[in-house]
Amino acid sequence: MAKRPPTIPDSELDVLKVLWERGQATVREALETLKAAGREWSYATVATLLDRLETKGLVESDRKELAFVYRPTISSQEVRQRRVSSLVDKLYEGEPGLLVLHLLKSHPLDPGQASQVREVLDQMTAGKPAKKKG
Amino acid sequence: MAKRPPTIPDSELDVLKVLWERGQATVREALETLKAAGREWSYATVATLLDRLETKGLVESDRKELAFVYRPTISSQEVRQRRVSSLVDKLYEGEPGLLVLHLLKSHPLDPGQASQVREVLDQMTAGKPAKKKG
DNA sequence: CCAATCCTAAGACAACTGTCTCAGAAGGTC
DNA sequence: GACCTTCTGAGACAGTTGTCTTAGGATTGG
Repeated sequence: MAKRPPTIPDSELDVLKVLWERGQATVREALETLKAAGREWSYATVATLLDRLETKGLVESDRKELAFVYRPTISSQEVRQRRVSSLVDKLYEGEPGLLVLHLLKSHPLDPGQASQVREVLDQMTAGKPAKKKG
Repeated sequence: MAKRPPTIPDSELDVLKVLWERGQATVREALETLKAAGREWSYATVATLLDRLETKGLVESDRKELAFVYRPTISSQEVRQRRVSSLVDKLYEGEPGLLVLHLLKSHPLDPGQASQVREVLDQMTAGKPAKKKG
């Protein structure tokens, strides 16, 4: 069976985020959490969204007492990875470096983050015999 | 007049990219360019896409000889900006720094890009007394 | 002028998204 | 046992996206 990266629309992503935060949740719990976050949906809407996520294999559920408890089967890292790759492919010629540059130019980091970035850069080029050539 | 950032679906983005590359294009020219890039659409499909983009105000057209010539009214920078902001808001808690870190960790830059990034970082912290213990 | 082209206009149509209504099963209450 | 309450299941329904067909106007080449 081929790998089919199912698309995750915004509304589904919102409920998925709730599952990541809480680890798992019933429809009602997700509903409440979302409401607290400003997303006021009807019970049925949240249920539909969870259902669609399950159909796509991104969450799984099992009955606990009377209600189903949903749990993500995909990590936020995985989703981030996909979104970023897709963005880079579509708008940055497949060059993550361009995105990094763009980000730094348009959204200045605070000093703390800046030094974190430097650290990562140093580690990255440290062991590297930066010898590129065919 | 309210700000209405129209959404730009993938297929529309593909033709918009052609307009950015060429500056402007007729349906047929876009069709050919897309075909060369592996996107084999029918003439009508490309025309529909351009039409939708125009309805959204993202491209404008005027008749040249017998066919319409389309020209983007939105820059790739603008679109990148929007996409990135949306990604950061949705998956990086509104913190561009997190995305930068993620990118660097998961997609190592080559030395050339790494030094470019350092430069930008230096400029960024130049005017600021970024005193983080040395 | 007539046919071959190429173009626009109009719209079809299925899949996907965003949201919700409603009927009815399951369990709790007195 | 009759009534609530809360769930699930089934699906409705409009708007967006992805792609295409078809009809008919304008242009060109004899």
